[in-house]
Amino acid sequence: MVTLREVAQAAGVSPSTASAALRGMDIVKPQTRKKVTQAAERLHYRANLPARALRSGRSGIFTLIVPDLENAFYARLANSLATELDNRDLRLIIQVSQFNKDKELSQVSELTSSMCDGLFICSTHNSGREIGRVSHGLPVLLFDDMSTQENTCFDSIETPSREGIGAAIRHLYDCGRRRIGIVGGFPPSNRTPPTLGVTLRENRYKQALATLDQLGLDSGQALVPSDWTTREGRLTAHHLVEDGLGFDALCCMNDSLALGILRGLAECGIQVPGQVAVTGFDGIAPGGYITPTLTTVAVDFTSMAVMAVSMMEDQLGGRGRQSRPMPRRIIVGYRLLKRESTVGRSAAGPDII
Amino acid sequence: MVTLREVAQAAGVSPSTASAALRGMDIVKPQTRKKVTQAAERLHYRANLPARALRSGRSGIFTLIVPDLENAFYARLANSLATELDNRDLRLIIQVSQFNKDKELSQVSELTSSMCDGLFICSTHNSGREIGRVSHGLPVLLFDDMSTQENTCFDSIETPSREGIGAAIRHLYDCGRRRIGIVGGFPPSNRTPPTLGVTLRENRYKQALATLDQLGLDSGQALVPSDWTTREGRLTAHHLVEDGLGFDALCCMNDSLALGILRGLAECGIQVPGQVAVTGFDGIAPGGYITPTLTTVAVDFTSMAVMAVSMMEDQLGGRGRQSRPMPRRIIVGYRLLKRESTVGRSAAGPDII
DNA sequence: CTGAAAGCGCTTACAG
DNA sequence: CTGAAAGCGCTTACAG
Repeated sequence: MVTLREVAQAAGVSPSTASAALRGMDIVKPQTRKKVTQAAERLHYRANLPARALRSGRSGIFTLIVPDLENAFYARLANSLATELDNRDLRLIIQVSQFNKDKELSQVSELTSSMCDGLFICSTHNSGREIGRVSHGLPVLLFDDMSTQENTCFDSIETPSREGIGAAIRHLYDCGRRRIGIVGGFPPSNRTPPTLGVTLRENRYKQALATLDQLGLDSGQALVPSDWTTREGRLTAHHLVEDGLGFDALCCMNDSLALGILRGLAECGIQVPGQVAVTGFDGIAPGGYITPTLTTVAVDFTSMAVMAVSMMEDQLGGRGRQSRPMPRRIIVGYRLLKRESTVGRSAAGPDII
Repeated sequence: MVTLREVAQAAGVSPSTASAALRGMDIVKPQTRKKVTQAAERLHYRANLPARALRSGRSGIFTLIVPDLENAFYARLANSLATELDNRDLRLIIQVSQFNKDKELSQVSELTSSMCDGLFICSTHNSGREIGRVSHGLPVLLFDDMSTQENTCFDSIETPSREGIGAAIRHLYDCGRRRIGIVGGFPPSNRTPPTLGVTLRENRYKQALATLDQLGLDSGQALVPSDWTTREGRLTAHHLVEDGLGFDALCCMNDSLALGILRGLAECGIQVPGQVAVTGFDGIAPGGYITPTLTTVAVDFTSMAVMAVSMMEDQLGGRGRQSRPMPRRIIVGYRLLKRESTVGRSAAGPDII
């Protein structure tokens, strides 16, 4: 293994200078830097990261905690985040919390700040406050913070729940639908314990009801309880059909759920969008190739990742300066993808992932 | 931050002893160990990982390189691997190579052995040999090694291409199909550069042809070139239909491709399995909830991850002992999931992820 | 079984 | 702008 000392020797400078040169500090004379970088290249020098991390307190490694990588939403987010960090020469450790509240907390509390410079987390059951209790001052960025919005204590990036759900429902209205069910609203079904905490579910649901009200539609009978999973969505569809399916549209609170609804409706022989139109939320890949393709609120994952990394770097830069700046909440953009599950085959153009 | 020195002081022992006690070395007297662990707990001690890694040469962090986490196959594998490592208190950095040969190599060569104890890689374009040239002695485990099988130079874990494809085709035969197309066989289509290297595609294709021959079916006209992606699968289906669809079954070389085939056939109004039966390979989640559900060779991802970690630990343990043990190749198990795309609604029971 | 000493490879003040 | 010295927090021989 080649060490910095050897590079310095080969370049005829001290280790301190070599170190500064390789890190691109601008106090180093251009000519000196060149000597050093050439020596480093010639010797195939690679910095020893643990040594650097020990001395500097920065490892260049971040952690993302997600409940399940097999879930396309989290996989897409992880993909974008890993790629964005990679662009900046940073690395991402991914941990899977399996929708388990205690596991989330223990994973957070076992992150030593020395190995990991910051935490990105999609918490399913813990508020920012609860996470803050075990994060020991580590920089944290939340995706869809489960706190009530008034007292969030970390920076967060949120999916456009309000705008997106509103757009989906107005689209259903424009398609002529008047009996719109809100699938996966709050409170949850009592079939299984919900995989997600209250806040996000409540947020989207409230907005859905408000939009129905604005449009002069009945919101009193709109709630269709369901957990936000494909498995539950399928069961929910069966229950709906058994109960007579009093809806001509189903606005699902996320895509996983919507995919299960579509499957369940197909099993029951219900035509989509003929008898019922269906919308989702997230914009995960399968919605683009199942039949019928799924109309959905597609979240801008790329800018989600870009903003996340940039907010994290702000936290790192400003650490210890003042007391603590106000936590920021940023809402990402979206596009309403109008596909077959609302407008049918003829109107929806070819559209695939 | 609490250091080992403080724990040692609180427990009334030396740092060396405290270190040994906390790492569970059995040379430490039980009574001493107890004093130390209690002190560590009381002070909320967390070992500084970079310091440990610097001294010991082990970080407890591994890296997985996959081409795309949004692809359900790689997401599923990453999920299993991260979870299995987590069980052993190890961590996983995930890097995304975007199906790019050069990016794969540069990511490998930039792994400093000091920060990462070993590499798991799903290489799409590089053989084990090519990876070996830039891995600088780092332990490596390949998933579906792209080398020709004779001269692999790392341990590898392989999907059950031969057995699985054989089972899928025999199943199609049992369903009465006699004109079976092999979709995604080698050589590739010339529409786009293939996302995957030759070896895996060739492996599965050869086995498909061999099975057709065994069954006395025509293998000469069986090849349907297509890249192994959903997008390409859809286009391939359109081409097939335009050309008159001379098949009553399509055996797809992986699920992503099969999902695209199903979508394309649906767009063309072709009944599955009525006019054509379709099979996939991998067992990713969407195949369980699309309509029709996809008959597929479901790989045992969990044991894939368990074996991967255990083989990696063998490499770590045996490093530097003898010259180099023979690289091992292990083939994981599978189950043939018989679903609607071959047996239709009536025969396939309810089956969802 | 335990402790004192050395040192892993860097970066960080600080002196010049 | 550069270099000599110190030290980040551990673990590893080694002596007892």
